[in-house]
Amino acid sequence: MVEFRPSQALKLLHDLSFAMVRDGEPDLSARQLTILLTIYLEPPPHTVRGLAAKLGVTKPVITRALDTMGRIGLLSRRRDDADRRNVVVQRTVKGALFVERLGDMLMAKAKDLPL
Amino acid sequence: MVEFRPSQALKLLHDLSFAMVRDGEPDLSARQLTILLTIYLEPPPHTVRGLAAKLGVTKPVITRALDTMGRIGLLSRRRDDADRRNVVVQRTVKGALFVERLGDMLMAKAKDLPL
DNA sequence: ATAGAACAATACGCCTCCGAAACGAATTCC
DNA sequence: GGAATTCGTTTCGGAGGCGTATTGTTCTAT
Repeated sequence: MVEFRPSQALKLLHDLSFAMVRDGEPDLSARQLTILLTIYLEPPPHTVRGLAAKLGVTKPVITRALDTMGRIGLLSRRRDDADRRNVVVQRTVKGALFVERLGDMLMAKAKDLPL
Repeated sequence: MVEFRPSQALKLLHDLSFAMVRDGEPDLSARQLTILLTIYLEPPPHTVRGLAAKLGVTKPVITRALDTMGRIGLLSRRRDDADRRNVVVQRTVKGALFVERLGDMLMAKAKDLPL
């Protein structure tokens, strides 16, 4: 349970996104970030179709986001051997580090918030 | 002062971005979101040059972001009468509501976090 | 075996975005 | 008043994203 005022919450969000921009982190869109966090926070397996259904977007949106984030190493893809129509999204070390850094930055910013 | 564990912070971030995607909010990039929050959280005036310097990006990045977010009504621009080379970014009702909704969503998600 | 369904990827035309460079307008400096 | 500076925008070629529709592959049902 976390106590928050809206202005504090917004400042936290601003500080985080600001730090991401200043530090030259990849300029992810809300969709891309959501996909990334879903993959790293929710239990696998994650498929293109499953992600599309969960986020309420079309499958090409997922495919393209996986293309882009895969290109910069934040995740990878593997064909599902049980059903070779499926593609399973896999976590990578780089992606895990990126998400972890995000969490640490959030923590650090939250600690600086005035009560 | 806010108590946080990294996993909680990440879940909060995920829940927020997830809600934005599901609700069909504009798919803002980290840069765009940072610009928007800077305009609405920090005291005016905000100029193209000032925002570019603060975020560490080039001026065309700011111009384009203002183009896009202005097109959907989240902000507007006005020529500075004192020095007509400058452009002053202005808040809009729609933008203020959008940012306010963001804060409310963050609050609501934070309340649901397990201790 | 073959028709149908399900899956991810691709093609299409259009729009946004990128960094670097050039631009026009406004101001400041001598 | 003329040159230099400052400001925001625009241009350029190239890259990525969009939604819709289609493709190729794989599985399922008959």
